[in-house]
Amino acid sequence: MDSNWVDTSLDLNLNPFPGKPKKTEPVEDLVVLQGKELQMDALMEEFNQLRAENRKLTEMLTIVCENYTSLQNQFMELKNKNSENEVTTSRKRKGEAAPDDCANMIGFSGRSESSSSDEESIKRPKESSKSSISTVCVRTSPSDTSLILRDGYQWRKYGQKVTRDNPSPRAYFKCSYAPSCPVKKKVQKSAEDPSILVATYEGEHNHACPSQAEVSLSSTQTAANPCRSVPISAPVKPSAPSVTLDLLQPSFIKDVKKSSEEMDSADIQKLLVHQMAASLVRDPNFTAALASAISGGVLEQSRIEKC
DNA sequence: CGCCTTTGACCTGCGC
DNA sequence: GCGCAGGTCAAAGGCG
Repeated sequence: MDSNWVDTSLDLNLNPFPGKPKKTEPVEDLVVLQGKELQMDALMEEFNQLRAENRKLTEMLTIVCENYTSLQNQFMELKNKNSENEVTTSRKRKGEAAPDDCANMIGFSGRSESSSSDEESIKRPKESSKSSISTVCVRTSPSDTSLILRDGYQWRKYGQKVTRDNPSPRAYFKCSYAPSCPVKKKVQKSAEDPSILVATYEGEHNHACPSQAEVSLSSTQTAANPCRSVPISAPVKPSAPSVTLDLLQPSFIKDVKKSSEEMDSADIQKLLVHQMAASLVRDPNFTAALASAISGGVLEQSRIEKC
């Protein structure tokens, strides 16, 4: 990612009036000249302040980048460990009760056929032979009965069923963004904690992920907080050059999972802000947009003062 | 009009 | 073969 960084530091040492030659002022205009010198001093002071601000921002960006890199490294280590464990656990599954329950956690098990708390995927050989099955647990309001989980894709509900081991119904969704997309999703509330939605994804999307904005506009689903749900790792990234909060990042999911286990709500909020900032900073489009916005503002201000 | 949700009926796999 | 339970289909109706 390092190669994609846009240098966001602005050269605020620039001369705001570059092509303007200094005229020799007549002696009778001395008062006017002094006034202009005062104006120049004020401008220089303002530029110095902006430069200091810019330096602070650059330092903050550096810290954010370092944090992101370390988080990513931690995730990769964890992922490697998990993949080793899954090889051993998936062999001894048949006939066992589901060992894991998502009731007390938020997280996911990606690309694994040993999905936790999903016994039907174990029962049926047809399903277990599918390319990828992953499970996501999302904390929602217990009063929310919509069973709708916003994860950046468009889904069409094609069925709902009450299962034996869970009083809350299970909803069946198909990806409706692309007609040929084979991905299916099952969403059901946890039997032990109704505030947790358990979503099981089957298959992989064969299309780009529609942007969150598109989804929130086009979907007729309930208007919910876009951060309410935590999606699984998406196989296909959006290709449009828009600035998006990349909440699909593995490190984000990992931290949200961790946060629900050991942090209070204030810490979770801090973490969310941190992760969002890191996602924005990682996006070259955002940094470029930020740089142009700041420089545009400076030029605009100097133009106003010129007039 | 198109897309969505709802919901009862039907299909399919598994255990006995 | 039968019953059960999960999964899917498709008609009906709602909504923008």
